[in-house]
Amino acid sequence: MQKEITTLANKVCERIVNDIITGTIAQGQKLNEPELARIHGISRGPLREAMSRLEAMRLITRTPNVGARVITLSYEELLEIYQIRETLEGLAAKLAAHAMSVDEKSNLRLLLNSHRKHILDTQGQSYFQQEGDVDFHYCIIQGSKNQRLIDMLAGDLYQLVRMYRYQFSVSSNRPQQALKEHDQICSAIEEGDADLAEWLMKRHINNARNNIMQRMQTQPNTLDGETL
Amino acid sequence: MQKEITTLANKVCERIVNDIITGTIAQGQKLNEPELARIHGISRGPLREAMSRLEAMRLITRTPNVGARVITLSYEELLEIYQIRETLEGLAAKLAAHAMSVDEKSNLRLLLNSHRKHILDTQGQSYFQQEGDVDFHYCIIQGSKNQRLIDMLAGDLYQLVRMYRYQFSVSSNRPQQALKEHDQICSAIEEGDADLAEWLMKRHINNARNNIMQRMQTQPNTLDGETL
DNA sequence: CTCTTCAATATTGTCTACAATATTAGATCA
DNA sequence: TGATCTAATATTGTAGACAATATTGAAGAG
Repeated sequence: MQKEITTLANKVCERIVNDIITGTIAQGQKLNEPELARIHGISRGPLREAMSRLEAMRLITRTPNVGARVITLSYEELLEIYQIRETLEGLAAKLAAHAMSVDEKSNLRLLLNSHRKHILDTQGQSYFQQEGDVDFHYCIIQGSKNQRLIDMLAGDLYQLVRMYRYQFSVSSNRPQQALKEHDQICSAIEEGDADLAEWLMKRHINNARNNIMQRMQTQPNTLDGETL
Repeated sequence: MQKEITTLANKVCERIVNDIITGTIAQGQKLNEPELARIHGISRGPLREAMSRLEAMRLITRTPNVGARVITLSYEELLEIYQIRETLEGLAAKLAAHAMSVDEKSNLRLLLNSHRKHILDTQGQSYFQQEGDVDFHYCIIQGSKNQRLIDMLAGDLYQLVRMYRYQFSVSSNRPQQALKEHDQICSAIEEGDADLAEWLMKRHINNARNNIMQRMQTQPNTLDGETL
């Protein structure tokens, strides 16, 4: 077992990413470099490198000589993200139908079965369903074997999706339906029906988007955030 | 006219990006921090920030305590990129059909007409056609009005596309055909036919990919690059 | 009382120096 | 001769100090 070799900037970056996603650092908040450096016990050099990555992930925005602020989530941007997810994950599903190995496909099925059991046991308890959803999609993304696609989806975009889930409480209120859709996608992938897998995945994410849009209209308060 | 406010890291980053794309800094080459800093007349601090961005753009890869190397382009990765471009630019075209203003649409048409003239004048001289191609696609991407999509395509992916074009000489040898396809896409956007625009754009990029694949098989030497 | 100006403060950008790690070259031994 | 270990060198990672810019707040003019 080799020791995880990494750098201070890396570790602190991960910690800050987590703080932003979970809301420990609030939306729109100004990031003070000396303060952050002190909190994490490092100097400003590595901290600034970490911030460069946060900027690349679009979790913060930087203005020269002014500073960095955490992004502010908006309804519009959430829709933008879902539009992109729809096409990219559709592609991922299509590729996965051909690229996934037999083992990977059976693992996907096992994952799905464990989700089903969880939902039955917990009567659709939302938190696990959410993480399970992430797992399922993550699995297919990996299965696409397109490294750049994997990086795009799993690297940056999913951090944003997680952030929205944490802070907008966009928990799925349709676990059974989502599970059924996952089931269909899984079957299409198992059968190697790439086009069907793509179509089902696109519809699945589109359904999720519609679900969110509907909830947003009935409970728009969850979208307020801090207006600076 | 306000003066462009920027930082050393920014400027140097742009210069290095250009050097990598044009091949001034070769593929797979090790980037020596003190040397690079000296060349650009800055210290290692800002340089490392610039390198963080290069890493985020995936133009270089970094290993902790070892250093950074310029990426090595490969046939497989080019295909990966074109797969992603196909879906994402298809989406961009679809969105643009609805989101572009009347002015933007007429600008797109003007751009196309100037390209046509250029091709006729120069008998399909390749360099301008390439840049023109970039302009056309760039215009539609902007027209999608999906900021995240714009950043993904125009920000990182197109740098890679440019890099391949510079270093693999994947100049289009079918300017007339490409122009015709652009024409069709433009018409669909003008008419607000989103689905057709998407379909045409996907086919257009797919054609380009097939063209590249074919050339690669007949002239595989252009793909050698340096093998370390 | 409000707006402007300007100095004091705070924050970001940059540089230099030092510490930790990796690479290289040479010496030793089989 | 070839391999392996070790010391010398080079390179990356980190820290702290300084410079440049922005922000803040108080003083003064209208």
